[in-house]
Amino acid sequence: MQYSILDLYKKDILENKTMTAKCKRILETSIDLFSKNGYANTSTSEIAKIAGVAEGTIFKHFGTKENLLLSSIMPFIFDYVLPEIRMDFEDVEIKDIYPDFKSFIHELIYERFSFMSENYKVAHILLSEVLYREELRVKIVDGLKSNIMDSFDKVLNYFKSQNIIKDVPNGLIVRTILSNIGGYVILKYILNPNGNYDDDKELKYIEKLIVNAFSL
Amino acid sequence: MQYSILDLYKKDILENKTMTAKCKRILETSIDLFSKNGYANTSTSEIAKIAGVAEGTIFKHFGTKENLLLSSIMPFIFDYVLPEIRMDFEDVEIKDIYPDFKSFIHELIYERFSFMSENYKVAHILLSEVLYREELRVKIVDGLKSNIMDSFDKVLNYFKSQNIIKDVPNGLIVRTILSNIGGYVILKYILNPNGNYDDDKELKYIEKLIVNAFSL
Amino acid sequence: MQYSILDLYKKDILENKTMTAKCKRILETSIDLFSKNGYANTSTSEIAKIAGVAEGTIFKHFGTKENLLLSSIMPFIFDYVLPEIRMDFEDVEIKDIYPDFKSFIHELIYERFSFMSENYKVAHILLSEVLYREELRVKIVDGLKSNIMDSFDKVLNYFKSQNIIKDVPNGLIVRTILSNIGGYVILKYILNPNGNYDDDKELKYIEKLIVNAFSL
Amino acid sequence: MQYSILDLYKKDILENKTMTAKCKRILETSIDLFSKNGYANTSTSEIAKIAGVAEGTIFKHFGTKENLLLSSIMPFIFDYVLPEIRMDFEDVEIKDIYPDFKSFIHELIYERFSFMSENYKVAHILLSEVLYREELRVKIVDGLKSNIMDSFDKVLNYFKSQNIIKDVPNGLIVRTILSNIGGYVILKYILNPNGNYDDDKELKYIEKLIVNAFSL
DNA sequence: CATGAATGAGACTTCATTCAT
DNA sequence: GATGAATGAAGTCTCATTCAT
Repeated sequence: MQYSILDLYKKDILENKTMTAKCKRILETSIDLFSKNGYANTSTSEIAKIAGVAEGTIFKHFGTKENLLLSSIMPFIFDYVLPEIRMDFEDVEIKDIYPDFKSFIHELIYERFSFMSENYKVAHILLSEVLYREELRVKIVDGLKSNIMDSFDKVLNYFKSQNIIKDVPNGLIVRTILSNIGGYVILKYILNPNGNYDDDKELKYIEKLIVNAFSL
Repeated sequence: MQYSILDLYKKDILENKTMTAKCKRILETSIDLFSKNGYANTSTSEIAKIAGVAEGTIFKHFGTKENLLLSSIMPFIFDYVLPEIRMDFEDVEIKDIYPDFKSFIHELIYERFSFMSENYKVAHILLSEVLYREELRVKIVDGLKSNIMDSFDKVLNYFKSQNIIKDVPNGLIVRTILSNIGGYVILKYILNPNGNYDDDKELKYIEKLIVNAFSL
Repeated sequence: MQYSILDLYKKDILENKTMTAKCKRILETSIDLFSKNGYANTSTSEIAKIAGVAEGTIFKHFGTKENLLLSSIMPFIFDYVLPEIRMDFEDVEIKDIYPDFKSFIHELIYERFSFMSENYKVAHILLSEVLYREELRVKIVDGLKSNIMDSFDKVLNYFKSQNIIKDVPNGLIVRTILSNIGGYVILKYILNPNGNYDDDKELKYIEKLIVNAFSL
Repeated sequence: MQYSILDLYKKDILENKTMTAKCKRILETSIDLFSKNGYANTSTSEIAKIAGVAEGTIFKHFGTKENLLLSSIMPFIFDYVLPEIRMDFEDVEIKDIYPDFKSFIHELIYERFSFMSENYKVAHILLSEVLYREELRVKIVDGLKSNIMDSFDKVLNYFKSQNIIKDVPNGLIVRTILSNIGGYVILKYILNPNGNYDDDKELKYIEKLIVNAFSL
């Protein structure tokens, strides 16, 4: 049986209960190769050979190479870009969870970064593909806007209302956070993967930068 | 006659004096299509058709598709990544040119951004290709390190010696600058090209962020 | 699955048990066309059309056109030029097998000629390609030297020791044999393929020539 | 002006009086490259580059690549294969010129061999092309038959009538001569060009072989 | 005469995809 | 479910040839 993208996603999330070993190997190999050489420079025959399956098996499971790509990055997108974030904060709750702006930024940065670190291969693929795939781009950008910005807005507006942070556009704050984490991740995992990095120190720099920049 | 990469670069810089009209059209079309659809998704026959030349003409001039890519991005690399930056500052000169840290950051940000804006198509291609091309990556990273960091070090160390900025690694400062400009450029030109942007306002935010972050 | 050259050779020898029908047709067609028009003047699309397969099939099996050529001629080379000749003659055995020089030459000429006759197409290809392919030439010449000359030397030296044949260089004897057989084969199969030939009569001439020339 | 094949031939023969320097360089380069790499593997652009002329110049002079090939080998064919041999021997004259069979064979072998040696490059090309070019083959074979065999017949029949040589087909005699010279030339110039050869010794072997074989 | 930019047909090759087993 | 032989469209690249200068 062929998996739909959503099936794939769900199956992955649900501990791959129904995914056969071969199917998993295909997916893992795809992520490896797409991440190392790029989607367009990876042939399905290469994936098959390295995954140790017949070429036909890939298509039995994923239908097309395109769908194999989506199956590789969808779980990441669902988890990272479009997570189901609780959006019904009350101000009082925000205060409990994030006693100050710094604690909010701290959690945000570490959470985002650790997710990226665990999935840097898929992130690599996604970055590459988003550059030329309108559909993907729109999906991501819209997802970010609706899913993430909404809950961000809640929190940031709360801090603004408490005169804790400056009255700058929320988008700018988010962009600044993502730019600096992204910059570090790209440097560490792509541009100079052989360097020595002290994540904690680097993230603290970023944290301080953000807090400094927007705190009142 | 076939152009070497360096010829190409020089010719491009020297206002394409010796480049035939067809050759120029090929290069322009390549940049357009590579930037729009990606190198791997652009066929030489498509380039030929749109440029209004025979496919053979492309190969007469550029030899291989690979070389066409390099010819498209080399001028950008030479100008942006590996410019000949004056490196023989005396402290007194730095003081004259950049009376304070802010003026240094200001010039830097505006200069880098305007260059990016003028060459966002090539930058798009370069970003995409650098993700999977070791050679290109190494060339860029090494170039940045040797050509740019050296002169940056001079200026930043001067500011540090004057107790004008904090004693943080110069690499961090540079990364912060590039991450934030890059984040904005990617948002504006790739992720959300239909949005309205007030460059001046955005760059001022970035400038303030940097100055705030590292000034003592 | 793609065959290595040695696989090809073995498979061919072992009655092509594992070679698919299409694969065999490709090989046969290649030999026909290479032999008729030359390697360089035969396109893979022509081979595909005549063999009744898709062009891709050729490359699935043989990888490159070059390898298709090698696969066409390798079995011949292994059998004709580099056969495993028993080399552990004792003088007494030689006497048994070849009671006189004539019987040796007789067997040699008929055996070589019949092999050539059965494989004149491949021989045609080989002759043509050896003219411009250093690697092939070296392989053949070295193979002839080491595999064939060694066992020839044994026998010829024996005849010399018995004062049966003249004391001329063995290389000269071998060259004379090959030149005269080759001359006849080229005349019959290439230069004047429409003539009427009485192989037996012609070979007897050659046999007598050789025996006459070198017998004491 | 474009040369016809015959013009070319004549011009060459007539000491290239009207052939421009460029034209000569083209022809020399062609022979070099055709002989080294084969006609099909030599591009006109390569010839042009090495000869130091523009590609167009080749076609101005020779029209097509095919004609360039013919212009390269035609003089050789005219001189070697189709020479104007005097055919009006009287028996008494033969006796004067060739007092015995050996002197006839001697002159023949040395004359043919020296011609081959001087023109081994063209001979290489001719051998290669004759393998797949019907027209060329027919021209050569017919030429040999009519021009050469006729005069050979005269001489050989004379020797037969005098009971000097055996009554074997003249074709066999000629083939034997050519095979053995050809075998040596191919060995020396193509198969093992790095070997040391004593032409005189080798030719004497061949001479003795022929004389022995056919003398009564 | 000579040039060399330009051509376009056709070469070799790759690869996602299908399907009989 | 798994296989892998087979496909054919499309890709990159070569090259003999033309023609305006």
